Amino acid sequence: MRNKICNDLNNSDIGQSVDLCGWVDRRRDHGGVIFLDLRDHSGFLQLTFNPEDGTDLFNTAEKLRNETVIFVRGVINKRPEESINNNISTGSLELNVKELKILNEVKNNLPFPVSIHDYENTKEELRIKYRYLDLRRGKLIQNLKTRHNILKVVRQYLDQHEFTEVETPLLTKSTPEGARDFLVPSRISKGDFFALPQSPQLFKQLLMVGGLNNYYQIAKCFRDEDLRADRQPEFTQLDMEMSFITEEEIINFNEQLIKKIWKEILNINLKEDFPRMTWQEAIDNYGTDRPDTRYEMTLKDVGNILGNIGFNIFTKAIKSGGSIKCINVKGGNTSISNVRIKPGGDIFQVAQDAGAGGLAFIRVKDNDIDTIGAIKNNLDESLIKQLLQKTNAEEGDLILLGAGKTEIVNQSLDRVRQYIAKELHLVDDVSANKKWNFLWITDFPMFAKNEEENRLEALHHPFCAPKLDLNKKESLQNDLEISTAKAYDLVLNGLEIGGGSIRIHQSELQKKVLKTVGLSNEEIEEKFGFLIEALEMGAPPHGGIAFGLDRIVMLIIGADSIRETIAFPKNQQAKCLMTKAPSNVAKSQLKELDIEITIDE
RNA sequence: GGGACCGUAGUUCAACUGGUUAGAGCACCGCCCUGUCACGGCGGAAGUUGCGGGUUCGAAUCCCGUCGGUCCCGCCA
Repeated sequence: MRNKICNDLNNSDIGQSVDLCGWVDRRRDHGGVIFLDLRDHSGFLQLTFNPEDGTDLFNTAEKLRNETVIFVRGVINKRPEESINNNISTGSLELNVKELKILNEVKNNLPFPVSIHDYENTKEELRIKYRYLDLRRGKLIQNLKTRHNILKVVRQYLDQHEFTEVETPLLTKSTPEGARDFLVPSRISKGDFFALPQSPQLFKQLLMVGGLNNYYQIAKCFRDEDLRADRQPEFTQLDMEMSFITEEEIINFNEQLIKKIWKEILNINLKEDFPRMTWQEAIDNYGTDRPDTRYEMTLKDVGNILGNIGFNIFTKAIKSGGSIKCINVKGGNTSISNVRIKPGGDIFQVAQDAGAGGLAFIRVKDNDIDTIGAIKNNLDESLIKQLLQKTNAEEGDLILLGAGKTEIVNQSLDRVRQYIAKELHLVDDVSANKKWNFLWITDFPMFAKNEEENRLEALHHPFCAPKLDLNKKESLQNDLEISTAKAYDLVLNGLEIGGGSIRIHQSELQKKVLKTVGLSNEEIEEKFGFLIEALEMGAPPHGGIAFGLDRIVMLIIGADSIRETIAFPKNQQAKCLMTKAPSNVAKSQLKELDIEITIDE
């Protein structure tokens, strides 16, 4: 249909007749001559229409509107020196159109302007509903191409290392534990349901049992949970599994992969080894298992300094087994007012929303401190000195303290820390010197207590191997419950972008772990019998990792939401605004499945 | 399930502590314009202020409800 695309044109085409196709981006009708920017997937070219080239041609050109789809044939001219447009790559050329065909008309008043020149902040609701128009604006196409390029690097790298890409089922078995499943009814087995996979976890393990050795998949995963800017109901994991492999080997291998991606896509050389931090260190120093290490303000435990000063809230916190911790806001004395940290203030509110009862503060001034009387009256010079030393606080700093149950103190100070970092612009995401703070978190606990249900839950998932000496069988059960796992997460700038573990490859241990999270023998048999059985038939030691591809793309392109990385995303209500899915189905369809809707209309 | 913010022309926004006929840019329609490139000039059409109710002499504005959207908490092994 065409023999050129806009961006391919250069001075060697001057005088040549070319055929082009595309959309009308903008038009400038001077009455006697019409200028029109043609846009195709590659770029722009100015078209000129002259009355001398024919009345029909000119009349048709006058009718063209933005986004009309056209074919043009004409001669490439060099533009007059004074009318060269340096903003586009073909700015020194133009096409003198001799033949024009309208390939498709366009209706009046599109939902929003498409031309990037008219770009305005368009409501995301409209952008998603008319995704094809938003795509045509180009930015999203660029994002999809970046995504494609990342996958290209991944596929090439993994292929070189003899990984095999394998597709695992999308219609699979519902699992207890973990996220809610999306269910798919079976017509042939009436009353039974498939579940869409939350991840290919068990299948990839079984591929290892099958001797595949190195597996990967660009895997669609489904979780029926509430959405966030970085969470969609269907998302993509870069999923990997390896046999006869250690934690150390997996971490090193994947660090190389990540470095390769950053090098190929962003031309950034990440030379240093990614830092590592145990889960406990992360919790102690940052209050979270995905610390943002781009700024300091770490949490300090000051329980032994302030626990006995007679301030009731502090005393109670320590006596009931809790903590007193704090962060030091450098220069906070001037940058943060008392209004913000006292009840009703925004920072106070952040702490309270995270469950904290309150937020105490100490301002450091002239080697003295400024705080509420109940604290100050009970602090002697030695304690103040210890406190300043512990927090590295100096004149002009602001120390914010939380006291109470350790988990609550950690969570609230973590949120306050992040909030203040944002408010004080401690990270600059638009800077050319953007920081890429990768961090491995290791030694996760195997289990965490579910307070509401008073039972243990797997912190990662119940297939992670514990760091235990399995020869000491007598204390296995007790040791197991307090054991750490051979599990690791990769964190980037405070976001979890991947995680994995060495898996359990012995059936007995797997059964013990499933029992520990509260499953009965019958449930284990029914839900995971196939896995246990496979582990009895010569399962090799194995482990792997999965990365959140959408998040990685989001971070690389500098977007605020993974929706910017997905061609047709769903909104926060997990609905597709374009197709209006999910939607009703015909009664006959339900009847065939023996399913009845009982909701009152 | 909960909290916060938002909803005005096709679109992006405006409209003061409630005040008289809800404005502007772009897009659209008509006329003019031969070197523009965010072309320009003149004119025009375009609104159930998401929807329903309430307060008031008077509501885009205040209150209640509802629908839709975004962000967050819970949730997401």
